[in-house]
Amino acid sequence: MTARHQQVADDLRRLIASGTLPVGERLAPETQLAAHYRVSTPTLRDALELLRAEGLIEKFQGRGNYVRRPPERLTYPRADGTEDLHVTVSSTDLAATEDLAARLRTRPNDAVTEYVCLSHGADSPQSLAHLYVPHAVARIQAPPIGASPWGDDILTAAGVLAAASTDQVTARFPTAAEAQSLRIGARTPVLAVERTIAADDGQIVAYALLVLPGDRAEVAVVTRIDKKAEA
Amino acid sequence: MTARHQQVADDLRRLIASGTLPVGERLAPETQLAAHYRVSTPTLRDALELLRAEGLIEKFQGRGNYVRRPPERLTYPRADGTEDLHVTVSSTDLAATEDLAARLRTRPNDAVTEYVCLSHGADSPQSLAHLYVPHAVARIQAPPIGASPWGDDILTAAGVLAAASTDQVTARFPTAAEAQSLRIGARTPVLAVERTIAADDGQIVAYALLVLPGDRAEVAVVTRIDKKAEA
DNA sequence: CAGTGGTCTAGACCACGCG
DNA sequence: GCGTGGTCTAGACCACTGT
Repeated sequence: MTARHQQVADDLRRLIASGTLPVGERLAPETQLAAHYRVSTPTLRDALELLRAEGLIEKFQGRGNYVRRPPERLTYPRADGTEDLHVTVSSTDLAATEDLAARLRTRPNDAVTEYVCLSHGADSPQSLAHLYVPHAVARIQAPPIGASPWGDDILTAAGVLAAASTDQVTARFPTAAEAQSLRIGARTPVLAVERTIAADDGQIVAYALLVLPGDRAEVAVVTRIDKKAEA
Repeated sequence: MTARHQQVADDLRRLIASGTLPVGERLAPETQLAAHYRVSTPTLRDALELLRAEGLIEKFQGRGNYVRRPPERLTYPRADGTEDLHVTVSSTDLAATEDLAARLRTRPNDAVTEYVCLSHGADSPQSLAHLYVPHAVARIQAPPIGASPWGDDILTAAGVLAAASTDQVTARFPTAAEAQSLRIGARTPVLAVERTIAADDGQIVAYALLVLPGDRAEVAVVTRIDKKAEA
């Protein structure tokens, strides 16, 4: 009663775990795999889709499926310096959409700078961050290089005083643009982190949308519990 | 160049947003929808899959697809009392597997109590939590009722002193068992939170695995930033 | 029972990557 | 050019739901 594509995925997973299919190895073409498992191509693709979401394989259009190296999981926040990430930052000025204005607590059409940070790990993109700062708060055009994947240092460079940030984390599918930037499939779940950054007085100074591929990133949160007796 | 199933999803999304398809309304059968949009049934299912991952529709085997009420997003942590959740807790004793023992920093086969907390919202399951407490730390058989969806109060009831917890949040697909418990599709992304709970002395006192449906839950994290100048 | 979604088949055509 | 994955078609069969 287990679904057909699950059985196929289980078998391939076993082959990868046992080392029969070593890291970096190219899998047989999908048509051959389908023939081998006696399933149709859509069914085989469903199986590969699962493995991809687990970060076990990687697909390349026109080249084939490859066994991924055990994913170097990126953790957010706290890169801790151990990370070897190459971060590309670009900035644009734009007028706030209704949606964006609501999040920044400004008015639509107010001028805002958008920073797009794309971080690359050893061989694949690791995170995509969109940071929005109203001109009324700060305005720097040339973003620093060698920066944090989350755009933190952009704020520091701009002299923005951040006192608290609120993160809302959800799981969803990437948009077409996100999938392309991160080089993931449209069906690989992503962690979406919506971060609102406030100043001391509660004023919202920036809004950020971070998208992390579910197969190679995780969010780490440490909470210290104060002794408090609650009923 | 937009994919066919994307176009269909866009149109349906528009119909829902505009109120043409009101909340609670049943959609036309998939075969009819497929005929209407001139697509095959698998393609139409891909479209519905997207809407389901967004929490816009709900599927029921043998009944049809229904427009969901604007999802009452569950936030973790901090239920804040506003939530009206019905929580079912069950407990079992078991011997730690190798994997579980590693997380609890105990040895395999050590006795552990497993608590399974399933919380229900207005009309659908909202969260699934597995909490593991070694017998060496505490042992209560009858869990309290009307409890927190995360099992927090089980720890309090057991007299466990928790000082800090570390959460690792990832996005992935549910296992078959998780999908069934939460009444979601196998292709609806979930937030998986792995929580390690430590005592004052750093000893690990419990391990929890929380699974939240991506279409109706989110993780909220508030960080206060201390003034610290880092290069 | 009839109607519905869940899953699968066995192809087809296109776009991309590489030689 | 050729081989690859990306997407889609037009069905089929089964399991589940409600009457």
